[in-house]
Amino acid sequence: MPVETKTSTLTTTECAVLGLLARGPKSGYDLKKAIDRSVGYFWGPAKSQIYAVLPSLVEAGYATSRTVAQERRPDKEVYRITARGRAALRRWVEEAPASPTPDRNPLLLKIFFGEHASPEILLEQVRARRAEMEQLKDELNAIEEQARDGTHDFFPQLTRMYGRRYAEAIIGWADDVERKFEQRRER
Amino acid sequence: MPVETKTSTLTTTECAVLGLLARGPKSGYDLKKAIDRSVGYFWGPAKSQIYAVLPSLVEAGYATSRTVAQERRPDKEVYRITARGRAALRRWVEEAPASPTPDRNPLLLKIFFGEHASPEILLEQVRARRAEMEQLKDELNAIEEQARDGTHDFFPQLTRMYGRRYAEAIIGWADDVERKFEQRRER
DNA sequence: GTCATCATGTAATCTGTTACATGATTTC
DNA sequence: GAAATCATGTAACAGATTACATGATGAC
Repeated sequence: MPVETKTSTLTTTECAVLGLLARGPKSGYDLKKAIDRSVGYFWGPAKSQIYAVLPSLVEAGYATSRTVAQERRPDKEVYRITARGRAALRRWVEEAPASPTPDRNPLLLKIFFGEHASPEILLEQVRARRAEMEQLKDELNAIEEQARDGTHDFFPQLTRMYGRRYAEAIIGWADDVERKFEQRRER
Repeated sequence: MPVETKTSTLTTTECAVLGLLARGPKSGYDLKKAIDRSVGYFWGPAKSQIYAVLPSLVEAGYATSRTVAQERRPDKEVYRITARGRAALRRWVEEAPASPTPDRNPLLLKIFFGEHASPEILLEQVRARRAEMEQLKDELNAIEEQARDGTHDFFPQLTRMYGRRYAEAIIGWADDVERKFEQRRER
């Protein structure tokens, strides 16, 4: 009887986890931390989702788990990627095309329906987003400093470049909005 | 016994629908079309989700529905926003803050784990995204032309400005990536 | 002694998607 | 005669979130 293998449609969260496991074995807790410091900027699943996904990776044969007893902490499950897991990761990364840009932006929805709100409150929201983007730039620059070792940083660096471009676009737009509101007030 | 009113936490899809109903009564089908031509660029629910949300708006007292018999088509339900619906819409638009920027971008995840793929395939994906952004710019420019009437276009225009800034950021980044890969090939 | 952090996970729920189901009308 | 579009909705299910639950250790 043939072994039933999970059809190789991995969810994006599974791939994020698999990608991080490819750098070394980790527990759910480790993964959460690793995600928050890396791919969390563009893929940030909830902790519970990470824990939910791990057993299904094992079931699919993409990872193995091993219970590690700890002295002063609860036991932990440490997950390790398998050769089949690496193959699946590669398939996913190469598979075209990455679903088009996420079309979910509540702030734009609020702007679109801005006639129902007071201009001041809307501007506050735009300014808040602008401030977030300034902060993002600072964070990315800080990471850039740390990553000066260079090696193994080529691809992550490309994502930081994206972040900077993105942040600057929003900042530029926020300034546009500010100007447009001023022009409008003058009339 | 007090009337149980749905607690006023509207989902984003409900607000999108409410916002469009604020411009006039519509059926589910009308809404789908209206969304695709407007807010669909940053909030694009599935048709079934629109149909699912409408009865719950009625239940919450934010809209009323009326069955309209049609001669050569199935009867349709036409929804109309209520005063309470307008108030709820306003509350939502003004309520701070719009949840931070959507942190879900599968393309960046693929780039981040790019070492597991061939450079050519990755570049193809980046170029595909670039092409999408060029197309987005064209679409936005076309809409801009049509919207020359001016009136009632202030807020939608701000969202198109966002779209243009965004598209240009991605295009600039795609060119960065192209350059970085070339540099890397040379070494 | 209190609070943050380490460390693990489960339960309940929600939001939304894809696939299903139906049928008339207009255009080529 | 076929295909696209008008027009309505339902069913099944998946993916993810928030809240729940527990307990030790180290810092202040």
